[in-house]
Amino acid sequence: MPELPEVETIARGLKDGLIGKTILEADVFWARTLAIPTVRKFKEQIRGQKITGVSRRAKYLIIQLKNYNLLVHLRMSGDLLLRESKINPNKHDRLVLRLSGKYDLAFNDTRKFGRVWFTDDPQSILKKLGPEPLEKGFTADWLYKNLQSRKRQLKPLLLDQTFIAGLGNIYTDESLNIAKLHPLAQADTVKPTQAKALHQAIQSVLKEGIRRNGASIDWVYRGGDFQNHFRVYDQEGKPCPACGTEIIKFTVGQRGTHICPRCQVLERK
DNA sequence: AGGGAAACCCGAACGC
DNA sequence: TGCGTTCGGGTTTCCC
Repeated sequence: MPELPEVETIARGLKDGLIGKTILEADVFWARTLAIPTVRKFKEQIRGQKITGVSRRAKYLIIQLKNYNLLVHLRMSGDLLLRESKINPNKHDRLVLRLSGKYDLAFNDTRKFGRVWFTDDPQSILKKLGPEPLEKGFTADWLYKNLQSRKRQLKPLLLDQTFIAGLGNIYTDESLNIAKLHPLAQADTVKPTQAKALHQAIQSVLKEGIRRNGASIDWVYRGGDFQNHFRVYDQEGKPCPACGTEIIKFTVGQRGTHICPRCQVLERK
């Protein structure tokens, strides 16, 4: 794993470093990072904008400007770095915002999967998202009712950000294992007690992920520790922590899927 | 509406 | 050693 460079990550105070600063200039090194019509217009419009707030919705980071919003999705390998101003970009820098003061905000993204939206109407992008799994609206009762109305396979549904916003592949596999549910179970066959277990599992897995600063898989997401505590994800052939049965891996909706075949049984109707 | 597949990416890991 | 292939993550788009 690479050593932590001279950066501030989100968790280490990006917010404090951004609010109140003015964007002097935007350097675009990979235009497809930006979900905007033209780079020229973007640079023109963002110049002189003051950063008024930093927040989050689902997997989007929201950098509020005076008249616009920047929505940042890091996807797989993206990173936001606040670092001392310098002339030359780092390897894999896709967008660098030159700020007032002595820092730049760099969007660095090895795999070019991440995206940045620049818009005066963030709701046009955010309104379709499902509830935050750690907030009030997401209850066991809500989950049961909404599973009841769907016929989809459980795992693809949980990964659907318009259903619940925030679960990715790792967290979904871990949650289903804790709740002892099969990823291919049809959503409307989940019973109230199972929905309650799933609700509990989702919240505990996400909280643990946050507590451990996320998972560092491959060489990305530096600093996380959750990868050392997976129950099933990437544990093919290893014993299930609950019953010792070997974890198996297969594909669901084009995604690598890991289960304990003993704890997570697909009930056929 | 649901499901499958392809596309977007590239560094690491693997096979030969 | 080198070279080719496969993999995987999140999301959108397209097609059945």
